Amino acid sequence: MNTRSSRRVGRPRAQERPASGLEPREEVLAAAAELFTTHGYTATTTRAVAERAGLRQASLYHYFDGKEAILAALLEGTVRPSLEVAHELVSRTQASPEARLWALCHSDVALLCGGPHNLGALYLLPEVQTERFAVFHRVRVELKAAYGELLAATEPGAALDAEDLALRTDLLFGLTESVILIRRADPGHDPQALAAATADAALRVAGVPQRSLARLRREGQQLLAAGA
Amino acid sequence: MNTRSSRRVGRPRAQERPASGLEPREEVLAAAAELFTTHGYTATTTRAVAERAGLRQASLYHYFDGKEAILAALLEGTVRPSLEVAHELVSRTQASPEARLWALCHSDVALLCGGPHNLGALYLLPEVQTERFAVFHRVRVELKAAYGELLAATEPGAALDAEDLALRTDLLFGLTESVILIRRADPGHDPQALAAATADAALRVAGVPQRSLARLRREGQQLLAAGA
DNA sequence: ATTATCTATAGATCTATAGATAATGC
DNA sequence: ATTATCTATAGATCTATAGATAATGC
Repeated sequence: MNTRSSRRVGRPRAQERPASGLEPREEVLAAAAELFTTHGYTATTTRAVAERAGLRQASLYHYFDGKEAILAALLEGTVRPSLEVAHELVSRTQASPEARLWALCHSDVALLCGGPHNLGALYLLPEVQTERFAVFHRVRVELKAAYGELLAATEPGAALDAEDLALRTDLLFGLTESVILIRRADPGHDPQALAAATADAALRVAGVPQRSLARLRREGQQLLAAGA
Repeated sequence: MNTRSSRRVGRPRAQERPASGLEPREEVLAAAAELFTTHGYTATTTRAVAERAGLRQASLYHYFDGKEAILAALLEGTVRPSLEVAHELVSRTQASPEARLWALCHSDVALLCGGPHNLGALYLLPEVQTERFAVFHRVRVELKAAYGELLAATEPGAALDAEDLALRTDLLFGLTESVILIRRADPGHDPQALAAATADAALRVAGVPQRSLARLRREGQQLLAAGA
């Protein structure tokens, strides 16, 4: 019992460990999340990450192969949950595609704006464009494909040709991701309110008529409540 | 006559000057634009910028006070033209606010996607968050305010309370800026087509009914054609 | 004399590695 | 013996400055 206090293997730390209660690896990720999202990847030194996590720069290498591995771990962790929700919603074909699209958008925005740091801002980092993070990009493309699939199944979406559909999907996905910029410019937003407003806007972009919005929003909320 | 060839003051360059025909200062900005937008600010070295501009690293300091000054010059140059168009459109009160909003969005997207580099991607750089670039941020806030003003004057916008209006403005502005992400992920888009599609989507987000869209788009296009 | 450039470099980092150390586990 | 940490540092940059240089201008 008492896994917390003092029964720790290894040389003691030079500084006391932070009071967050996180495991060291998680503590490093949290520190990196904050610094990478606010100052950027290259501009954040491994020393700064280590300091904030309560250990020495060299000790990071006990938990990660290098600086890139820290960023890779953060990226993976952010986009995976979104994709799982997306797959879930795509498969629930008994509900209307419009309501599922509302729910998907709401869920993504809530994930992007819910956490303590603006983790979505990691997507914006130019360094992430590199081949090194191809896995992350593939997952992201899959997520966008889910938006496209739901949109194509909506009534207005079914009327579009392939090109217009792709363009509309880009705009829909872009709208969702723009909450990253909104949150960055103004961190005060209530995540739930922003998520609902963005999901409404997404249906408008999709071409859903005004008069159906309130009903679809209710359906979408039920889907989210029902989803595991 | 013949301002081009050989009549140049100063020590000759080690490398030949690039064939772009740009003045050295502009050449440096173009090089920095490309590198900052693709690799990021901190990850781009002054040496890389200089090399691409055809001169030595130290020679940059003849044209700019430092690396930050290069980024500042790029930022100013990007957002100014947008703001001028915005002021123009806000003042043209004989046209409908809906059509003016369409035109503003179209113009911004065209500016963001028209140039040779994805200059909007500079807005995404975390380093730009710094106080150092406060001037840029103020201009950007003004631009967003123009969106808000036009939205408030639309028929659906007039029905919103202040809070909803602010939220809707954020989403509208976010939608417009999301073309930066769209262009980055897929540089192939035709700027004009993307601009029109985004402006349409903006009116949808604003709450304009489907049946008015085609007419407003025509009005908006006329505004753009008429604008100096 | 003025200008645009160059070469050289000081000083400040920054990442990753080598190897020591101080705990606990057995 | 194993583990988590530490200290120290090699090697590689990177920015900005000092000061020289090779043109043109007058």
